[in-house]
Amino acid sequence: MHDCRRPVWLVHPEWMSACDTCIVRNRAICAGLEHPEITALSTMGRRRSVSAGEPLIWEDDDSLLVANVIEGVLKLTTSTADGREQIVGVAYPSDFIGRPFGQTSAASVVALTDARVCVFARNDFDRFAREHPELEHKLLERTLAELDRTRAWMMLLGRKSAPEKIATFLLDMSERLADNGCMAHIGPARQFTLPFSRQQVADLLGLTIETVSRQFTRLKADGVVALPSRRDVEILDRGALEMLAG
Amino acid sequence: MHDCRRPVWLVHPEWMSACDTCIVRNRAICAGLEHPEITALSTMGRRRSVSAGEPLIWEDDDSLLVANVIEGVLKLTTSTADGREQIVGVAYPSDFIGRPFGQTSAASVVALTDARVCVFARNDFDRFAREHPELEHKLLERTLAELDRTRAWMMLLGRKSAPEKIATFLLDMSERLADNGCMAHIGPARQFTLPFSRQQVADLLGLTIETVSRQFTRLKADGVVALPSRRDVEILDRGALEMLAG
DNA sequence: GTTGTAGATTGATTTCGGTCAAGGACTGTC
DNA sequence: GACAGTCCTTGACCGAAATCAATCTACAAC
Repeated sequence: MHDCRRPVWLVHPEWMSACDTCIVRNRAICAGLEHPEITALSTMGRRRSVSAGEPLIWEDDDSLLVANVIEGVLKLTTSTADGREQIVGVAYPSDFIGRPFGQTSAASVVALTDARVCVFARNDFDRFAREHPELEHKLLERTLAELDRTRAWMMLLGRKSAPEKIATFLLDMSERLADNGCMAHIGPARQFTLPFSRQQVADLLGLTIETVSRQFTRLKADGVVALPSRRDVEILDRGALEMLAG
Repeated sequence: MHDCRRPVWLVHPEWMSACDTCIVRNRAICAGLEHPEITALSTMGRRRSVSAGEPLIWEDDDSLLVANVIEGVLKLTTSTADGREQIVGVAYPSDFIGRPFGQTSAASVVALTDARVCVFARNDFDRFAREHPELEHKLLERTLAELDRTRAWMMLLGRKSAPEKIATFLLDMSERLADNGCMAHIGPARQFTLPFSRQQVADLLGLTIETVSRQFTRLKADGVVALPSRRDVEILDRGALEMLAG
């Protein structure tokens, strides 16, 4: 079931049946595209499943495709020659993936969970976008928002300590993984399931897996969070987390 | 004298006299705007000088203005409550500053050198942009390119060691500060003047001023660079720098 | 049940870069 | 020239996080 809070702006026909009210409403609000145009774009797209751990795009690939996330979570990463990895972005449902108007993609894209995406040939998409200013406008707004998020993350990577990084990460996750019902806007989640392994959290925060583990253990010991299983988090003391986040 | 290699896509009338061939050529290539449209936009803009160290936008300001850099270099920074600072972007001539279509700007903007910018009221700019798809398209391309650069920098902040950070920084500077004649495309600069103090280099790389200083001293001792003055750098062994950059 | 395995935790140790502190080198003013 | 101020460098020391090295846990296959 997709998350209806997110604006649906590039829709695959199959979505139409999923939650009609949602789609129709969001199409009007967010995409600014009339129905025939949506259909035109949708027919160019190919729906694809990506299972957890499977790559969708390789770093330095000729950037031949772009995609829209329908379901699941994917990571964008860059790596050094000697194998160090940094997660530079995370794509959630309705997020856009890939690099239009460019030659190569700077990041690899790998699914963190089983995911479904709607894939477009980059050339087709570029052409379609240039002919539909409303679509480009939406893409611009989203790219600007992503740039803001990325810059906030630079502060975390460059200037925050390990405890601050972990606290910030958990608060961020609790906002982005809030699992609300269709159309409902309620606050950040108190408990959620991480789409990341410990190693991936480390790659996101610029830490090692051991440091991540130790910080989690510490938060648990201090009663700030509960960790019912490897991937599950329950926030017990949000105030404490906010203090720690710096 | 502005740097004519960069595409000039938002031009103030005064530029017209600076390097007519350049402007005309770049206008045609890059902006996709016809002359009357450029004039319309230009009349909305107000030219402003910002001296080194002077702020242009404050973090968390209501984002009331956007701007185009005419001359000089500016830094975009975010800060924590306790005063730690991270430079999250650097704006060079022809770069765009500010956050269209958003409520607040996430970063402060401060001039690193004496600078001249062309300032637009955000509302005016937003309206104008929405009416000129070609302008939005250019803005989208630039924002995507900036996002790529920012993500590459995340790898540096999260995963590189101090020597790697410094080497990467110097190579990056040598590319961006290449001072070529009008229209000429020659390679990266062998010597250049940094627009940053040591503290600012530290804020850019997520290091302390002492570590930056020590790494510079080391590169000098190893004969990789010469440092004729505080702000001047001459690259003696580019290969060594590239090895060190990781 | 046993075994195997990938992921996570924990502990011991090291190291890189931060912190603290002192001194040096430009720059400008008088 | 003396001085003041700012920025930079250098040294001594410390500490947070990385590294190295065992386990431990959850879970799947048999």
